[in-house]
Amino acid sequence: MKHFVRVMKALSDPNRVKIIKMLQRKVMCVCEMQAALQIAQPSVSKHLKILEDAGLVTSYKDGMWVNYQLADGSSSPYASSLLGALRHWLEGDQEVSEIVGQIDAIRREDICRK
Amino acid sequence: MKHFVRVMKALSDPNRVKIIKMLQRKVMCVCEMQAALQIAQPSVSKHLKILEDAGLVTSYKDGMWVNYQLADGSSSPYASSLLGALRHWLEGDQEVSEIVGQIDAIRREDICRK
DNA sequence: CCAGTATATTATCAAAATAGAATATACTTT
DNA sequence: AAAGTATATTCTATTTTGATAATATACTGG
Repeated sequence: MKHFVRVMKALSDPNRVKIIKMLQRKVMCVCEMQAALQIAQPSVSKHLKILEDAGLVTSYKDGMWVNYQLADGSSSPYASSLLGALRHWLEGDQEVSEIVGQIDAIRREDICRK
Repeated sequence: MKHFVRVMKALSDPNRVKIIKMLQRKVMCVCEMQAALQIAQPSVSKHLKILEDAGLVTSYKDGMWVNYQLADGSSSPYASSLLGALRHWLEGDQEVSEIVGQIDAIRREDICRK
């Protein structure tokens, strides 16, 4: 039960849902997500921790950056099932489309390390 | 997005999840759920309102009582899909089993109107 | 109509969540 | 080694949530 609630809570915030929808498109580092979401960097990190604790995303370091990607679902049936559903859910959503539509134009080389 | 988040939030509380799992077994009135959950009556009503607003349950009056049941899902694809998944999810859960196991012994005639 | 009961609503409070500023950490590059 | 940068953590303020007590509402039965 505790685990189930943790997954549901993780998906109960608009910014975290947007992160999931962005990661469906491409692997992203923290600063790229920050640029897309337009919120403070610590807020992004915190949201990512919540998503990671719920088994929805995983991360790996790449030099200076930390890349985040969708989890494969092996750690949680709830996470797995919802990630699957979210592949089509919210595809037509206004807010999601706006954010996801601009991530192709966001490249870490332009945003960070200036 | 707003609607999706509303459904996730509704399922982010242990007591509300327990209500859903109980309603999978039988239609129940507020005082029966209160007896099972052991929380104050206004709390039960509030949880039910949240579940109803999310399209997860519906209610109808039966004399003095208000009966609650699972929604058919026609109002929300998210609610529908999650109600379907919750039919098998948490079936082996400790907390859920304890609560659901005792609802057969709870009858409104014994609890209310003494 | 009146008394009693099931449910909903309001008011209030404690606990949890979210956001940002400040700071710490880890890694890269010169 | 030093400087710079990406990310994480801590601290603090604000908002939201969940719980109860008190109250209101709606229905039932005499």
